[in-house]
Amino acid sequence: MEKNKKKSDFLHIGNKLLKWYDKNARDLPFRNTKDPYKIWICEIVFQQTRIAQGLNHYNNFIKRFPDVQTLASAEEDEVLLYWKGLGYYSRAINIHKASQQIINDYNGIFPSEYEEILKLKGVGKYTAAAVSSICFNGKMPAVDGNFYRVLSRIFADDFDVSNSRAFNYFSQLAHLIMPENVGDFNQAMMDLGSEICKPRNPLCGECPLNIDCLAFSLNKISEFPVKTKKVKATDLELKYYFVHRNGEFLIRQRKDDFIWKKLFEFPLEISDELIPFIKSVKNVHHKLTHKNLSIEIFNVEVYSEEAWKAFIDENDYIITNVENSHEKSFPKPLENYIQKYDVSYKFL
DNA sequence: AATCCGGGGGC
DNA sequence: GCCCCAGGATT
Repeated sequence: MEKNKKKSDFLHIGNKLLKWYDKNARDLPFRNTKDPYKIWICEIVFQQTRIAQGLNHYNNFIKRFPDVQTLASAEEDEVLLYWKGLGYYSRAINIHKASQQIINDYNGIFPSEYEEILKLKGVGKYTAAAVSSICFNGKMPAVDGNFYRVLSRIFADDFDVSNSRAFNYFSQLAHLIMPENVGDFNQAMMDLGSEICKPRNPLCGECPLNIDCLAFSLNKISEFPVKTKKVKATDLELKYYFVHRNGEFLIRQRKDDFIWKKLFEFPLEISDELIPFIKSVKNVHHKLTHKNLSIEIFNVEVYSEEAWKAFIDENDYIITNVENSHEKSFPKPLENYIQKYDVSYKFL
């Protein structure tokens, strides 16, 4: 960025954006509150997640955990259950830990200073800026993917957004156009980025900033933002054993060091004694952003009480059934499998 | 500074 | 198929 850029030359862009936002703000459930708890939850839910995708999760989460005290006193497994299907499950684990931080370190009162909000588990510079600006009149730009896209286009700036310095770089650009009302400014940038200045096929004709947008005037919108590093998916093969008897089946909880942190899953192996009880195999292919999953699910219907109990005793598995399984958070492919596989029906 | 972590939707 | 999304933690 040229160091001769002066705020006085660009501030009108931010003010224009605020005017647009006054009339065009999206009507979202977290827009009519300044409760830092709700804003915080919404910021975590919508990290790397589209509004349409996470809206039900957000509403259900707030309904069950309406305040920080309720969340802090809940079991971690139930928090994970409300995160089921959202992905990035460390968010759920961290959100729960952070709620207890607020109880223990801040006397149950949500911290109002940016530096304090930043200390909460799972809260980074973006989220701290968003919460402090929306709820406490903080003055930090909430630089996210929308900021990268909108600012790189306005300034026709080819700074690589996959560069680890992009956050600081675009924060400086943001300061050039940022007006006094930072809370509304941050939300306006999100709405503009989502509704107008979209990644593909942006609606430049309707954009309140098109006159000020250098990329638009150069007819080079599609060249911004610049992103060099692409994420490529790696293959992952899993074998699960759906071990069941009399309508019950076996599960266990995953660790927190890989995908599907602390979610529940079927056994990954069985003892030799259970091999004769394998009835069928189902192949599941599941695409994630970072993984190409191919899963074999072995349907193991155990008739022997002895073999069943011996296997459980050896491995410390949890016994559940189709109805109770709804109380546990499963990875999406296993969730789908359980819903299709009506154990209770098969054993009537 | 680089890598990892989900799932869904647009095109 | 490829890309992106109200990012953050870990190494």
